[in-house]
Amino acid sequence: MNKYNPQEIELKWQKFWEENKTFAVTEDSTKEKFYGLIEFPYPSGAGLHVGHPRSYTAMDVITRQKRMEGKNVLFPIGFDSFGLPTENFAIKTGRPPAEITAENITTFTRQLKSLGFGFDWNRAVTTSEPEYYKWTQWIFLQLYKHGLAYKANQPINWCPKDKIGLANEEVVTHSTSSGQVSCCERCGSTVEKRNKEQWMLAITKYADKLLEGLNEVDYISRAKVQQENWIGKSEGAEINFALNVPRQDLGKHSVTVFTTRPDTIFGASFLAISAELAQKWIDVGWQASEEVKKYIVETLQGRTTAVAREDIEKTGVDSGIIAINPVNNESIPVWIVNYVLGDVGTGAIMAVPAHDERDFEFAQKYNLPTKEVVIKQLGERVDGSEVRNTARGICVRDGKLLITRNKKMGEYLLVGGGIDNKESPTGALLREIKEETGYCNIKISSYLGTVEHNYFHTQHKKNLHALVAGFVFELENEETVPRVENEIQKANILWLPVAEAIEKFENSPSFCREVEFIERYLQKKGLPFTENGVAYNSDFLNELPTPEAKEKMIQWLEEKRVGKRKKNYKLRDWVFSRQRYWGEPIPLVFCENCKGWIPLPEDQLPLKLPHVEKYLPTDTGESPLAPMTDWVNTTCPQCGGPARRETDTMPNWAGSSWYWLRYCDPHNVEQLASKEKLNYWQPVDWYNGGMEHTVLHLLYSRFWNQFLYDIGVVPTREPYKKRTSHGMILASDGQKMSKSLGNVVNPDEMVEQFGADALRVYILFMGPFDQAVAWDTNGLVGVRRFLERVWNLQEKIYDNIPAIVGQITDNKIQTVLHQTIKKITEDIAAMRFNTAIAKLMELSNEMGTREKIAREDYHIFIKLLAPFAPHITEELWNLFGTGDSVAYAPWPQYDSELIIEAEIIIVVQVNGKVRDQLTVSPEISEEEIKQMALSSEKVMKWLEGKEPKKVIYVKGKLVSVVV
RNA sequence: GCCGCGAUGGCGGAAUUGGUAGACGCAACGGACUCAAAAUCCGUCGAUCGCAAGGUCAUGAGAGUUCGAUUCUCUCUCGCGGCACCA
Repeated sequence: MNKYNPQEIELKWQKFWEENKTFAVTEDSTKEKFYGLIEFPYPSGAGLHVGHPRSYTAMDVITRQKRMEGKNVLFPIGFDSFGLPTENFAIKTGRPPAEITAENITTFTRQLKSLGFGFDWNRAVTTSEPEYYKWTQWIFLQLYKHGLAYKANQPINWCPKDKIGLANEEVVTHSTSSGQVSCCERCGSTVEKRNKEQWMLAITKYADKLLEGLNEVDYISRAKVQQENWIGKSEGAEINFALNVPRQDLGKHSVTVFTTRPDTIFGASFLAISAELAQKWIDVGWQASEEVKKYIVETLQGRTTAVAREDIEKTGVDSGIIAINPVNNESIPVWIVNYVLGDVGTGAIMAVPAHDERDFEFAQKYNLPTKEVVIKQLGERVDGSEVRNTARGICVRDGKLLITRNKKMGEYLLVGGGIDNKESPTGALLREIKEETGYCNIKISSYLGTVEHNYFHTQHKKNLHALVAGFVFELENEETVPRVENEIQKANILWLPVAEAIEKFENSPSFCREVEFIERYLQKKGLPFTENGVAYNSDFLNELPTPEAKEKMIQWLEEKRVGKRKKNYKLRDWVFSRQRYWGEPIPLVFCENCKGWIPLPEDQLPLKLPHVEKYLPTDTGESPLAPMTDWVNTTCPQCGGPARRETDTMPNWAGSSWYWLRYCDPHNVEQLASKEKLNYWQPVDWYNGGMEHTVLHLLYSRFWNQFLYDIGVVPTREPYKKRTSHGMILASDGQKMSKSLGNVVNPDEMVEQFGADALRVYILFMGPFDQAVAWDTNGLVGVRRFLERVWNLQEKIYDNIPAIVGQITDNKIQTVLHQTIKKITEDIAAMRFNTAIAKLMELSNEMGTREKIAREDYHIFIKLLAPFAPHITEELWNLFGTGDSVAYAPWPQYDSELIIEAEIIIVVQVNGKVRDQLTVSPEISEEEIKQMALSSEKVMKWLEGKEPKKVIYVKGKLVSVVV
């Protein structure tokens, strides 16, 4: 036997795979397809990062296993090669980006091949090659022709260092001592706001479709949630408020607000409008006071600094204008405030302090009225345990609280009682007040929230909670009705000063909630109440639950023509142009004669990037292409007259927004990919990538795919059936790997020292796949030892043919072997690679304790290990298997009979503590095992002669004896 | 602030319809082999009490439910990720 020599073996098999085109695939309608996708790398000058192989190895394992299961597997690779780092390097060195990219791709290709991934290299694509970006440009033209690409002059995020416009998605906020600052995602410079003509893609038109599409895909929930948050759909209404403008005519006499809570309109105590909107009013002739004007100017100035706008203290000024609430004709003031933004909704809101955090904060500060119009609905079960609902009221008059003196229970804070089925809390309270006190003209004035209380229920061995709702109510007058005799007997009523009342209840644990309610009343806690509840003090909405109240309100508004249903999104259109060189040229020309942007005819694609002398963007923000007059000046494809090319290029996101489609048919010169091939391979069955791409890349590429679906180019609406994400690999110090920290692990060195197989297995073994893990080279040492032990097992192989050798099958090995087949198969499907490998180690340890190992058992072991460590297993398969490549060896099936162990250990517990273990056959009956347990010496000792109250048997696991 | 996730030995981590906590790996320690070292192989390895048999404690903290809780419920602490005045 030779020594395990990964360097030799790995090169040998990598060469074999390449020469035999082992992983090249063609469409085959007789076989079920499987399309596994990883995010193609950006070929940076730094070479492959150890983070890359985590995703690639995982998908390599999955696709290799699918291949062994007989699927026709597409596992492609390519390079996302347009982008800023290369361009910046070009600026620094004066070398053409294309040349730098080619070099980097050579390095990446060598590195990727050295790790033994089963990529179909024939299908490799490079986004910066004209054959590829021809189709990126083609897609852009389709978007343009369908009205989804347009040029707009609007404020954009401008990075003064990179000299490019950034999409919102590329701006990150950093906390500094002076507050939060918006920064460029890649260079960290503080972002400025600038106005610039930019190409925009109307992704907002797809907002609903992108949201709906999430229902039909299997993405990790975090990705779904993040996409939903980013799209940020909110449904509500636009409502018009008539304005009574003092002195001047505004040109119009109303303002439209957007709200998601039209049901709270009866609680609107003022309108709050943005400074932007106020400025517009001034522009059309509103003569605001000097104070107001000053406030508007200051607020607008504050906006232009890129400092993020949260955490800023809320300020505002009364405009002097009065608005009329359409539902009750109430006059409310219009305030100009800094917390309403011009670019959100309509730039104006109706402020309902009782039910909105921000409005509440503002109203407190400026002493504006707060009117509650929604209260909490009780009556739902909490966490499956039983809930008792009660309501308590505190009644106030002249600073005194009404107390009930209950002869049996001591003193009560006025009233309370259980809420019957179908009764509302307020209804129950009003009924009880009347019964207990006789006061009959009472009004609930505010809600204090609920207290969950289980103090005196704990003696029952159940999760019994009482939800106690607190209310404040007022007597409208002193009128009473006679109380029933029973109540008079039971309780007296008296009025106490607040402090005295608190004192009464403070020391009684059962009544601490009463104190809490009084305190809430005094501090007005419980407000704002922003959840769903039940409407009250709301005229025709009263007693309706929030969703129904919203609905009814919207209908009312539409009927009266003072408002309408409206959806609102956070998602903004996609800023699609960059003033840069190293990107796809936008295939449009501007023609003075035709008065507009004219698309290049499709037969003139690709529009190639010209060679330029300097790659540096200009200070005016124009692209390095702008000075290339030879290239810029062209003729109009429509009229033949002089025209100018667009000099902006596309952002990095463009090329990666459709690359998985090109893999299906990468050499097609007629189409982006043929219909037949797309029909065969689409959609991607499983896409794994970084968490950092779950918002942007996923959203953009889904948008393009949906668009291409709508125009009949691709066969499925959603591009990816399943999306998973891997955790980051951190440096051994637990920090992010970075050149500047000098803690970067180089994959080349690891391959050289330990071998690609060891690196692959270690990367998957180091921790749960979806979590961040710190690098530990010692762990790699351990994995290398494991592979060596596997290698050395070959010495024990024998042919287990009973007739010839007379050996007896090793039952224990059989059991472990088949358990392992089951576990590995399940673990790969669930990406639990770490436990899969642990199980393989257990199996190899078990085999290591044997004198001999049957050849067929060793075969199974090699096949199970093959997706993880392809080189060593190819070698062993070649030496001891049936020849051929193990890559296509059939995946082993487990025998469910063999999984059952010959004898099992049953644990015996006495009062929950393990006291004995019994080794028995798995077929043992419940009676037998209970008998055995009770007659065990150890158990008898702990029983101390007492009769067991209960004996529980959990099949195959334990016997629990309760004394 | 809101939403989501997490906390288990010296370390990475196992263990889910609630059923022997610590699989597997690393590190550490002891032994074999060796002139020696490395490599390899064998063994020990949560804490604590005990000569031992064995006991007790232990999965971020505190409570609850249960015969039994790392697992379920509630409260709290810390950490990570996302969003952030979106009306």
